[in-house]
Amino acid sequence: MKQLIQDLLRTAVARLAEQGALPAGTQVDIQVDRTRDKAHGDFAANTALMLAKPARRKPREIADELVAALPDSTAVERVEIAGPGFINFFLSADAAFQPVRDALEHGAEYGRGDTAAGQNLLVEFVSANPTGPLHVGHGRGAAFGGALCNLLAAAGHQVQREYYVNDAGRQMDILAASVWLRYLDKLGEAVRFPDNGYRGDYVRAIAEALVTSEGDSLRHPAATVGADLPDDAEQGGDKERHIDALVTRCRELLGEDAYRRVFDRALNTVLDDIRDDLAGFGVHYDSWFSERSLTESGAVDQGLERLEAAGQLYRQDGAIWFRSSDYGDEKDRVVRRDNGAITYFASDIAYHLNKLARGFDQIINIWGADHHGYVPRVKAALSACGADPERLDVRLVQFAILYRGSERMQMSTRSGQFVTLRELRDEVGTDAARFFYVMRKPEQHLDFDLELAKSQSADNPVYYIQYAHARICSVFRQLQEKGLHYDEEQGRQQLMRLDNDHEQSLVTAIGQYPELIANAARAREPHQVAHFLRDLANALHTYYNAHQFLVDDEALRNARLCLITAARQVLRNGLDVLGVSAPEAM
RNA sequence: GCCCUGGUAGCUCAGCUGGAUAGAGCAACCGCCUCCUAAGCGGUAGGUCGCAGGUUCAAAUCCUGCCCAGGGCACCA
Repeated sequence: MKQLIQDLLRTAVARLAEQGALPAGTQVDIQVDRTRDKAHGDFAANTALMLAKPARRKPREIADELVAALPDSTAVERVEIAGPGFINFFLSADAAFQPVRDALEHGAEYGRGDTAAGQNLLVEFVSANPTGPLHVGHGRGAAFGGALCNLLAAAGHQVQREYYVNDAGRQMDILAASVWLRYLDKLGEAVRFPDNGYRGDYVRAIAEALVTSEGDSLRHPAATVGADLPDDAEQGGDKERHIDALVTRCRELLGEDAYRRVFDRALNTVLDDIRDDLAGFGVHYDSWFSERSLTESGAVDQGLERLEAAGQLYRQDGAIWFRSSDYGDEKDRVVRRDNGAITYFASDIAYHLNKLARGFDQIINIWGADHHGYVPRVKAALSACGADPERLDVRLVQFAILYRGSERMQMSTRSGQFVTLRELRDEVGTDAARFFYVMRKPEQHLDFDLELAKSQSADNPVYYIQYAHARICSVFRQLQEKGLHYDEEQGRQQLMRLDNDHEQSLVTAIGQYPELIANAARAREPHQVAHFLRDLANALHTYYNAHQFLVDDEALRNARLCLITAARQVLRNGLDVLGVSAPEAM
């Protein structure tokens, strides 16, 4: 509809230009907006105001001429000029009800953007190190990423959801060592557990499984394990040096084969748990991309070779550096350490080159806000390799701070003191959790109050929206109980009977949904959907309280049932984008 | 010090590709169930849009500076 009005205006502007009322070659961006106030019609355009300057004429004069030059359209009932020169469009009744017919006709597809114009997108999100269960901090990334993917898909894009598995690197080694130490502990070896080890109960559980499958074949005396290690932090030493030495000791004693078994046992157990957890949270991936595969396939080396070929690598202090400062980064970055190990950054260069090579129009990364300093160097690497850094869009998500009432809850993966995503799901439920996570824009800190999220009260916006859906379903149950019939065809013919304010605003809200999806997807802001649904639910509840739907007048009844059916469809579609269920009864 | 993100009603937040009287929820106060689920609805009250300049017919929105708050500035991942 907005499109139609823009076309009308464009024609009018062209006609005026032809008549010489506007300077030749006048260019104007035709902006048409929905009005906030019904007194201003359904849509408003500021075109005359924008033209006033280049035409050097009064805006209201131009508005008069524009209106006169507008082509006739059955969709527009009348046009008014208001204020400083706004042109207000009032839709004809028939056109105004079009959204209801569209929603009924397209069902789950209502609001879907043009697939032909859609892009091929890769969205990578969560990608937490598989060193432990997901905690509530990851939950926000999962909820946001999941909703964004659904939103982009709803807008007509093709979306691939990917999880980057950090299955190589030092943190995983520390996990493997932690598991092995717990394993020794279970066999009765009095080993000292490092300050920097992973302490969660899940580590003990993996160790337990290791005892079952490996028996005592991986056992070494505690004295051998702990011999001549640098002091740990608790002993007045450096915890990083201590743990690195411990990892090395672990590899030496076990040998590569056995070490790999421990490592993979830890990795697979944790990763299976993460997969299961995310699936339970309604987040599903198309691909799980292994970091290790990048090293093994030689992709990391190839990436470095590309930088080398571009003349952007240099050696200094025994390390290899990438001249990222040439591409806007604050300083140059190490890609290979003096001990020969490649850095995480080097893997990431290879990973992003790989993503682009897969042919996506754009790749989207969802990262925690603490990684923002990382963005310039990755883009720098892409630029240096001749790729367009604009093809990478990094969305930063602030952390969620968990509260129980007014008490702030602390968490840290290493210490094992954290609220897991699974605990959150068990406590507040997936629906409330997902909604709470996405109702704030991602760059806002999120205060997540557990008490509020699980309260089944009016304070809880999730139930408010779900209740609107359930209420509509309930009306149809009542309809059956009363032995009445819903004739949708008749209802569609009688939509003009829906003439009160509550019905008008509900129709308007339904009509806004497709635009909302397009806008929210363009801005990559799922929270817009959450806010829209709140408003839509409000329009429905207000209507529900003001009017009886199951009236004796059959034509009116069917028209009203058509309207609430359309509303229900939009509620469902929107909730679906957010990953929240639409219950039929509450 | 440099970079990023916030600063809008008592609280939590929308609105920010400039547009017509700045919105919602919660909290407060006053009302509404012989009627399709009151997990609901209506009303009242509540704001120098952090501060100061600038651009514009028009600024919460764009630009500059400053003040607060959080985060980031590794041969860690």
